[in-house]
Amino acid sequence: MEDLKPVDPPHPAQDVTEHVGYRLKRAAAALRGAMDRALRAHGLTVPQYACLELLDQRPGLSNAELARGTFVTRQSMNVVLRGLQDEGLISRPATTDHGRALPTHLTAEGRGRLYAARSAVYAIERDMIDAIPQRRLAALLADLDRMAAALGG
Amino acid sequence: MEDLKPVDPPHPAQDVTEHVGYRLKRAAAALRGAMDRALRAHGLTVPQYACLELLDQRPGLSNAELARGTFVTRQSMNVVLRGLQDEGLISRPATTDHGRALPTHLTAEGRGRLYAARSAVYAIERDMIDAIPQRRLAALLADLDRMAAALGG
DNA sequence: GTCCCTATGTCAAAATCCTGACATGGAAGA
DNA sequence: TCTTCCATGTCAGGATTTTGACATAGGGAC
Repeated sequence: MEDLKPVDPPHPAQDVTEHVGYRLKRAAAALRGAMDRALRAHGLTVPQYACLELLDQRPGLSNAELARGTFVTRQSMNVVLRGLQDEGLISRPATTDHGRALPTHLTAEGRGRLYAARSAVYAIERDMIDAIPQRRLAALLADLDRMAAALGG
Repeated sequence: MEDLKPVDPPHPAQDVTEHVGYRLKRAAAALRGAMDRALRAHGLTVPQYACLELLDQRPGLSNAELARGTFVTRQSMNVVLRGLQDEGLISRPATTDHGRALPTHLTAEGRGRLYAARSAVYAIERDMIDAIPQRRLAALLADLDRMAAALGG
């Protein structure tokens, strides 16, 4: 009874846990957990850190742009920005002379918090990279991009 | 001021969006979004689908086992199971003669819903796999596992 | 100029998920 | 046997995220 499958799996696999999607989810979950633990010591959540990192390298991004860059909705990013603003880590003008997008910038304190937390996050990335054959890293990054693009990411 | 970096990135990259973690997150977010859209037509959420898929191949799993298998907490899986039970897609005994773990099983209706939704999800997996060179699939899966293991996943 | 379309910011409500906590059942060791 | 420890199911509370909706600002077609 169990070997009767209404549809064939995309590639030979007896178990869901063998599927690409499952592996991808497991790796992402492990990364999220590791970052959660590491960032807690710095008083930051993962979305907050992602937001600060993005703002450090692309100052002046708007709420909607940050949301797209961190793969959350505008509404979610809005509450993240409020939290960061309440802590004095970012600054955002109340109005603008052109358009509706409000450019966001890191404060000196925000930059300091980011740099302190960054070393912990980079250590995690180092662990991930060291876990795989170094010659396959470029191909892995390219494949992840291709899969995301194929799914409309 | 901006080119002073307190710590060196784990691998040469000028932008956060080049990092492994960012790519992994993007791919996972794209997968999650595609599955959300596909499963909505079948009246299922991603955690619900993952739960049904796991139960189809490993009948009798407990709440805690399902939680570990889908990378959520026991509490979250508990509400997922209640929802599935309210819809009549799974069955769970109220008591057990040995231990506290309550073995969960799919109902006939649950199996039907799963099989209907499965084809949509498998089409997404097919798109992902077709997006990358076929000869690299095995290495990709292995690398994802190694990274997850290195992070304690 | 006017209409239409898109993008942005924001509000409100609900759903989802997690942290913290507690009681119970079983296994292992003193 | 008794004690200790771990795993499980569950409750309560809060935090996070999403869905749906609305008003506003700008660009382009006509």
